[in-house]
Amino acid sequence: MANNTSSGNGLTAEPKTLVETAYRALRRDIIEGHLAPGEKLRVEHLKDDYGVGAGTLREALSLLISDALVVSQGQRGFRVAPVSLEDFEDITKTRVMLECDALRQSIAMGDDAWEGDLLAAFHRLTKAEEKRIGTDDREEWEERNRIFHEVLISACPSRWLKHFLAILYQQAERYRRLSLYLQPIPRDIHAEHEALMQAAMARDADKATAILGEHILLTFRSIEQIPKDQLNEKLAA
Amino acid sequence: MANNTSSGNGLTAEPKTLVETAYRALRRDIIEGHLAPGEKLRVEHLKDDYGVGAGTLREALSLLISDALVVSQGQRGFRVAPVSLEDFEDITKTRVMLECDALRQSIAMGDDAWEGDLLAAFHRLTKAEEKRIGTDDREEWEERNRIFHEVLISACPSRWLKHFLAILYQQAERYRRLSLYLQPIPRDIHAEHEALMQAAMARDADKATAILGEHILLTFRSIEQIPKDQLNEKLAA
DNA sequence: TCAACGTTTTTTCTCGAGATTTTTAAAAAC
DNA sequence: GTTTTTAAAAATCTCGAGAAAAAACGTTGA
Repeated sequence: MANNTSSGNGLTAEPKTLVETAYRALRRDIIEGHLAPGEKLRVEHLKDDYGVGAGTLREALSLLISDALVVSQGQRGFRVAPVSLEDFEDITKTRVMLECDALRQSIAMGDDAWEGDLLAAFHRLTKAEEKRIGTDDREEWEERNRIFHEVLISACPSRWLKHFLAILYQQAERYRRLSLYLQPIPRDIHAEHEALMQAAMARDADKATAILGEHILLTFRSIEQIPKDQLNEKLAA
Repeated sequence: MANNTSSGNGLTAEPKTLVETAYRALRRDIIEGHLAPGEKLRVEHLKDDYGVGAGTLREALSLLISDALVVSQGQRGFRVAPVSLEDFEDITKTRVMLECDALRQSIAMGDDAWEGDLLAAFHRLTKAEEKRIGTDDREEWEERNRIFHEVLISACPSRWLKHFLAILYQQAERYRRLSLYLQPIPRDIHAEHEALMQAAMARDADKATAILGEHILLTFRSIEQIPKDQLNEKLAA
């Protein structure tokens, strides 16, 4: 919302500056866990990895603070934002509340174009799901899943709600990477999405929000049941 | 939440770096309107005003993007975030929803220490209100009002809710500066705060949230009724 | 009068080097 | 053996100057 830097709209334009490029590369590496939670981000070291100057890298890191993916402290540099089960629970609950509210408004205000977008986003997501079977091409699925959720609430008029939800979605993505590999709770995500889409198209706000809330909560329940030691291992990876 | 840079806790520590100093000075100037909404923030010009290097100022501006007080665009520099009545309405409605929810949780979970903090915060606010009569020392009152609202929801366990509310409060402050000078709707803010505090102490969540919601909404109604031309003049000041 | 074009000016973006501070490690003292 | 002191190493923070892009301006041509 505040800048074109942060992910918000579905159409991500080309990066025009080195700051922007470094910002995206860093964001990706943090979300994917290549840069571990809590890890120190030494500018002098990282500037070589990302092929930019020190000042440029510092600026990219400052931008990542907006997304709460990086934390900084006085005279002690930057760190990857830490993760914890408590944090993910907070993210999940907050997201359920905000996203259900946004969906309710979106269903109330969405027009024909919105229905069309929703149908299209669901279709693209379905295709990606079919392709994904057997492969580990999470990239495309993850992108289309994001857009599906984005389109669902796109008719909600509150820019602030959507801004906060974009941040929470991104945060949740860090944790979600785990549950897809270690999936203790069997679930048919495609069926969940389909039911959600149909309830939204039918303008059944109560049903749609119920499904959405459960949908988001299930991912947390999934991670919650992973044994503590195994989880910490993964989180620190 | 993401860094000690953004205003979140009541205790604001001393700035340890020039970036931090510039960040605070800029934030203050934007909220107080010395830097007008939509105004272009030319680094080469501003670095002299704030007595820092170009890179340092750029970093401070990047930090302000977290607060949505500054927006940036590709190869076209920084701008003060624009303001509008629609934006303030969005801020208000979102804030009512989040802050009432947080208050409900806070009332449910607050212990004796919380009650004590609340009483103390209310007392300090009252003192500042008495002092403020006749003078235009908004600074102290504004600070204590912020802390009062912060303490109200401090027992809410959700860090994310509190993080978002801190941002929204700061955003609202930009607009609130207007309503206290041009106050078309007569209101006894002290009485509102007192009723709110008592309902919270009495653990009457329904009553407290009703008062809080009305309290926040009234500021918007107040600004809403200012004639359009007069408002735009003020907003652009 | 207006639009298109090329030049000048301004501004943004980027890097490398130097000053402070923190961290690390070893030596000294209790 | 533990703590304190001291010195070296590393990292952060900061600035000024140079390359690239955007904006401003005047000129030319219909």
